Amino acid sequence: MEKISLYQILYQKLRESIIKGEYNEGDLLPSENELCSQYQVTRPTVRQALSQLVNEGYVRKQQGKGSIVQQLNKGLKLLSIEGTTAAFEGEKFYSKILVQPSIVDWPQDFFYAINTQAESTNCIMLERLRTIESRNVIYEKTYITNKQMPRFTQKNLEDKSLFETLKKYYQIQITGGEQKIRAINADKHVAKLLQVLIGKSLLMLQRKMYTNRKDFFVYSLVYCDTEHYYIQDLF
Amino acid sequence: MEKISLYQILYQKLRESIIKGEYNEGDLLPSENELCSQYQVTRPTVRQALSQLVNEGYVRKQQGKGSIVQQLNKGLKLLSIEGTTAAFEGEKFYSKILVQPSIVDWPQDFFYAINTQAESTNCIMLERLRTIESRNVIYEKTYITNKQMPRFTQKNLEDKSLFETLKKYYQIQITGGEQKIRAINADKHVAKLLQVLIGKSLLMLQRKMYTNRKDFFVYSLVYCDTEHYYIQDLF
DNA sequence: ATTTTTAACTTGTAAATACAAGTTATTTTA
DNA sequence: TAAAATAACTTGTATTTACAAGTTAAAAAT
Repeated sequence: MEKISLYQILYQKLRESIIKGEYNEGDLLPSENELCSQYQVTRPTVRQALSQLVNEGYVRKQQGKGSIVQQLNKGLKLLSIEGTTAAFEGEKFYSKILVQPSIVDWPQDFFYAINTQAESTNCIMLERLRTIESRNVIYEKTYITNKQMPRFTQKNLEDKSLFETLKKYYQIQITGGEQKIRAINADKHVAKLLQVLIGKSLLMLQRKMYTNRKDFFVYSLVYCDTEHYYIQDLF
Repeated sequence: MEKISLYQILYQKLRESIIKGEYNEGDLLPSENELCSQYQVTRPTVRQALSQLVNEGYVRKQQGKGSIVQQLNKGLKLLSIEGTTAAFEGEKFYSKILVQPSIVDWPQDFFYAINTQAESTNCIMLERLRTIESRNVIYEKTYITNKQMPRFTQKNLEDKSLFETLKKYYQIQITGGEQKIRAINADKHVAKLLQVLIGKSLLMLQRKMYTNRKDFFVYSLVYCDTEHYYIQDLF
């Protein structure tokens, strides 16, 4: 079992409390001193946990007053270290596998530069469609470095988090990442999948996720129809 | 003169070093112990400064190895606490005032809910166009709470940062914020300003910036042509 | 010359302590 | 009763100390 630090335990508990709705927007979390008592830790440890909640936009702090819970889940949280499955927390959504994971060559003119010697000469590719309330909202193509990934192509990812699967079966953890964000006009293919008119404006994210494995990345190309679900960013 | 803490001084110096190009991508910053010696501060103070650089994507850390400089300025940094002027750092850009700051009523159906009693019954509005290398890239409409803002409408903001002006003359500091991100098809008005075809896909950001003043916000509606300059996000 | 072991670095986690500065509640004064 | 002053809370900043865990360099062994 992977070792988890005290501040990470506290961070997760507080985050879950917020996500579950135990606080309303504007409410104060317990004070730093109260959290020290409740969890038998010291103030720097509490502050480390709170700092992460602040960085992720769950909370903001006001000197002399407290840690104020910010609004949640009014938009999709795609702009974070979490995968698209986590971005839908609190929403009724479905994830459909359009193309099962299969081994392919890296596409030509890939949206990130690939070091095929260090990474792999080919990759595992899969395509998914995310649906909220009968609306196809996100179309996502994922490319994974094909290194030490036995039997991955047999994994069933329907309605499951790719990141959690990588972690559970392969001990691969996402540690950070980068993305390029653009607006594009839907071509025939993407328009059909997202059930919008050709030329409709879509958000396109080109994501590169770093992992705890050396030279091992997860790349995603995400098309998002933002008509009914905008992307939310807190900072 | 406003008091600035030790970790903030260190953070700014390191950040400037990175932005100026004193490091290449992949380079290591001086170690935490080295920074302690150089700046005569203790390790928690150094770590606080580094933590902010990590949060903003300038640096990532690897246990046992060091603080690794990440790539910079390959995209516009609009997804952060900084204003759009800061997003252009390292680029040759111009900021043109299309509509001088003037006092107007809050628009109907404003993209954020306004509490006119707590905020103000009207606001200061201005419109700017940002240009990189002869390309109109960003069109921005800004709405500022009209409270204790004497002579703001006479300020010259051409090629200047709004946030820095607010800070210098009104002691107003941006402390955080939120934004909704959508892709929209350009209408006639915006298409003309950004010099693109009607229907072209644009990024639209609806931003609400929090400040150190109670019930005082800065709202922006940002249209961005991402054809040549994508938005970059590190996380 | 190569491999293994050890040393010396690095960041990560955590506690203890102290004071500054902001907000709110309570007490005192007019 | 209202205003001012004070107390008690809050977060912000900073130091000191210690050990865990990862990476790299140097030394020792083969």
